[in-house]
Amino acid sequence: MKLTKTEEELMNYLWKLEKAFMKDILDIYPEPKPATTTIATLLKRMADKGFIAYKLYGKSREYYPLVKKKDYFSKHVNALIKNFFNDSASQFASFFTKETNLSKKELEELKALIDSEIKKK
Amino acid sequence: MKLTKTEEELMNYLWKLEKAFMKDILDIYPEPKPATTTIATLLKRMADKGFIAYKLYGKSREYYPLVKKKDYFSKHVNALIKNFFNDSASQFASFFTKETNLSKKELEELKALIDSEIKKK
DNA sequence: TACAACATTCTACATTTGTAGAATCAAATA
DNA sequence: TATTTGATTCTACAAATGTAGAATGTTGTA
Repeated sequence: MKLTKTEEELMNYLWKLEKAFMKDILDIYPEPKPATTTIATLLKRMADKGFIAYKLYGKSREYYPLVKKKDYFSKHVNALIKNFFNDSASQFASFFTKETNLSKKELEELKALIDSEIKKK
Repeated sequence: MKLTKTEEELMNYLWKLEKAFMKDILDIYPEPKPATTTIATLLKRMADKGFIAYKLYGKSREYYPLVKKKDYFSKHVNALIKNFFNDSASQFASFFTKETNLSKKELEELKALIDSEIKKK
């Protein structure tokens, strides 16, 4: 299952906050903030989909993510790759390197990173 | 503007075919093929959004993409990066290298590629 | 304790998306 | 030319999405 755009946005805040009460969520939203009920609806839908849960402290809820950003995201990217690059990650990687505008420094860093990944294999 | 999932799928076929009559599109869809009218609806919506157009040959239309896959895709990835990696492409790159399972060979290739990109800078 | 501030649930509704039937029009063919 | 085949438009509709008011319950506070 997947989150919708707005749900994703909210999810991102939860990942950032790690755990949050309604108040914290409202705080972190930029102006113009959505109505509390809107957020509540989203939270409920996300809970139904199994992406978040909450702990009860007395009567107030502290919401938290059930999926790790990494995991959610890699599934995401994989779908993207499958969709656009005939399931070839390397094709995607090459595209990515050419098309995103990484600075020389960033490219050097990436190269070093890849090197260390290669050594692990 | 953005394409929806099904529109994206169709768009991919158009990119692959470069140009196509309704028949070609129907042919390339795997079983179970959608109804012709379904495809027609999608084509119209995509044309409205400005992603495709068509040439008339007598009375029949040959559809073709107005946006390049590269362009569409890089906008896409950039949105993704903005969304999940606080707008840092390098953060994304590092994530990507670690999380997608490229083989040693693919990593080597990628490294070479990056090297050539570095030289261009 | 009475009121104000908050949070949650219910209900609602406009838009967008996925899907396709019916009607129509054009083209190929018997 | 009459019929079959194919494409396009119109219309429709269910499900998903974005958004939030009204009602209700809870809690902190004057």
